Amino acid sequence: MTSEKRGRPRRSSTRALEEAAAELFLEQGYSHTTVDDIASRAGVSRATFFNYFHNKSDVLWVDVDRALAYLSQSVMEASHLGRALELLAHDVAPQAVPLIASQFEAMEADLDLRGDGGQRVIQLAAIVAQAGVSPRDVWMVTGALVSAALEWSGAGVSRAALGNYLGEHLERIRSVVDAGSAASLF
Amino acid sequence: MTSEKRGRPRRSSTRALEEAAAELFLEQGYSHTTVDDIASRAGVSRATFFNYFHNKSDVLWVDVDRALAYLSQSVMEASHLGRALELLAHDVAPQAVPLIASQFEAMEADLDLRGDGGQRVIQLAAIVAQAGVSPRDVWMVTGALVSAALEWSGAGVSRAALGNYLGEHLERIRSVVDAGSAASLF
DNA sequence: CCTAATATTTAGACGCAGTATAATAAATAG
DNA sequence: CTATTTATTATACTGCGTCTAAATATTAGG
Repeated sequence: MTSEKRGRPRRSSTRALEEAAAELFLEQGYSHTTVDDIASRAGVSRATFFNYFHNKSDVLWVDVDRALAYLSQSVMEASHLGRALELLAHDVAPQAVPLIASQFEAMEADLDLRGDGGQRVIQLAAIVAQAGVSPRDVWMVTGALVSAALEWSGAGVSRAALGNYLGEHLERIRSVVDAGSAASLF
Repeated sequence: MTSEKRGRPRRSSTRALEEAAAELFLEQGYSHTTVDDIASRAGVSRATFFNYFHNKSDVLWVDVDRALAYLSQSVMEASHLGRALELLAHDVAPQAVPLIASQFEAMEADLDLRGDGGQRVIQLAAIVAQAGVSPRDVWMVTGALVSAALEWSGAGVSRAALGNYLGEHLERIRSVVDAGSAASLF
């Protein structure tokens, strides 16, 4: 993934594959599109697709996964979830609302994608726990974050910055989390 | 599934398959156990396995899925989430802590099972929404319920009734949910 | 230029999950 | 004994994800 002017140059990119996949999903639906279809449309082989993504569905969650990776890293360094969220909202989020959020019913893939979304929620909960939020508060905080993200991504083009939604939803639970969690959050 | 003394009798049961699967998962790990293995150990064919379960992983979530189905049904009828939860704790929960909760790391399947767990969380959120909890509170309530369930299932043999954990965790967010949600919950 | 090192693509084969279909087996009803 | 009902099973198929080995395209350095 780190090409520093050495070796055979890449013939594609996650972006190109994302776009090819999105086209096909909208044309044919998620479940009727094979990895082969995506690779073909992007002009590479099936094997190459798996050089860029771990599996078929990951192509829909690029932005979410980038955000989660950023957050995880940021929490490790800053050891403060609240601060990490601010950085996330500032650095990563503005760019793109995940494909999965904007188009969705158009892809007729509710069932297939339910598991993938849930996987990310679990991952988020793990990060929250890692950040030092008290075990009893982990899922409440996670819930608040998911709420914020959904409201943000569902708000359409006139949406405010992610940071506003995060702040607002965390503020709502401020009074009910314990001291340790509050210290991690605010 | 409803045999009323007509037709060929069943050669197996979800229970038998559950137990066969659990043995194998503990012996070999989840990912190294095939559906064929499970069916063989239970004394039926692979095809029969799929008469009892939709997929391989469902075998680990029988109790959770039963609870979710019960809750969904109960919410449809009672139209009151708080009441439905009481009924759940009374009627369904005492029986069994899900296999997945008790054994877990022993099955070396964290990654494979993460998605399955998340899927159930999403399903729970859908039920909460269905019950009339305000959109902005859905994920906070869901978080509280997941918290309660995890604390309950993680408490070991000396655990109290599920109802206690549910009550306690819902009580914590009582003051921050809006009036509509409170009406559904308490 | 030539060779080595590096990085990426690709073909091909594989195991397994999950679906579908049709044949077979085991019970009951009349 | 026959018809009906329900479950099991064999079989074949699609497609995902993994793996390996070979081919390709670039840079670095003598």
